[in-house]
Amino acid sequence: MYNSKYREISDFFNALSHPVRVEIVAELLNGQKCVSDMRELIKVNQPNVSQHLSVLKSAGVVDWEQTGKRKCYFLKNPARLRKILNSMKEKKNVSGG
Amino acid sequence: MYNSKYREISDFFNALSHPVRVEIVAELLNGQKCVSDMRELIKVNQPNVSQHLSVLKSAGVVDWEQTGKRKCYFLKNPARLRKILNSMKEKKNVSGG
DNA sequence: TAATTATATTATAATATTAGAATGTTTGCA
DNA sequence: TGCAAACATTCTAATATTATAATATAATTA
Repeated sequence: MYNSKYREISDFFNALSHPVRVEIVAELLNGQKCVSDMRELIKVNQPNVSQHLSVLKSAGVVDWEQTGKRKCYFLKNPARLRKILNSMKEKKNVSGG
Repeated sequence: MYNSKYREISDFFNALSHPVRVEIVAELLNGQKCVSDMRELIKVNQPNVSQHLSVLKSAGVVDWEQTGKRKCYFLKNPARLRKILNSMKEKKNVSGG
């Protein structure tokens, strides 16, 4: 329906359009974390964490690996995300238009 | 309800979470445009263009000035937006996680 | 193999977003 | 003043997102 170039870009932004998902990404910038780690760090219940992780996974922002009973999530491209988030806080006005 | 730091960031990403709004921003990177310019460049009807511009305005991404009968919209911080968009297309995989 | 731990999925209700139609407002000009 | 152009707002129906509760699955351990 829409130009796929802009659709791809908006899909990525959409993945980060919820505060919980931004917080998840911020935590993952410090290293990989499993779901129960997230559940403690962020004040959100377990199914909701899974839902948000699923959105991030679909958008290609994160991936995971199994470690025993746990699933460890990590950023697929931490360098670029760090860059994008840094370029947003360069000034006080985060809106960045 | 959520940490305001992450809320601010997600609000910005949310502003760019629709393909039409990304396209609007892409066009505005080439200079300011009025609503009827947009309406021609993008295949979207007038009220819908106004709605999307309103979302971008609320998020602080764009502002406008009156020029006769027209309203000319422009990016409030084109440099930063250019930077963010550039850092997204550095690799083929736009997801950038 | 049964129980437990860790995580995912499904269902549901509430809310938000979106496109498009209809209507309203503002500006400039005849 | 009356009209047309440019843009915004409101309304509505369709769809999407979200949080929570309930349930299911997968891996480990007793």
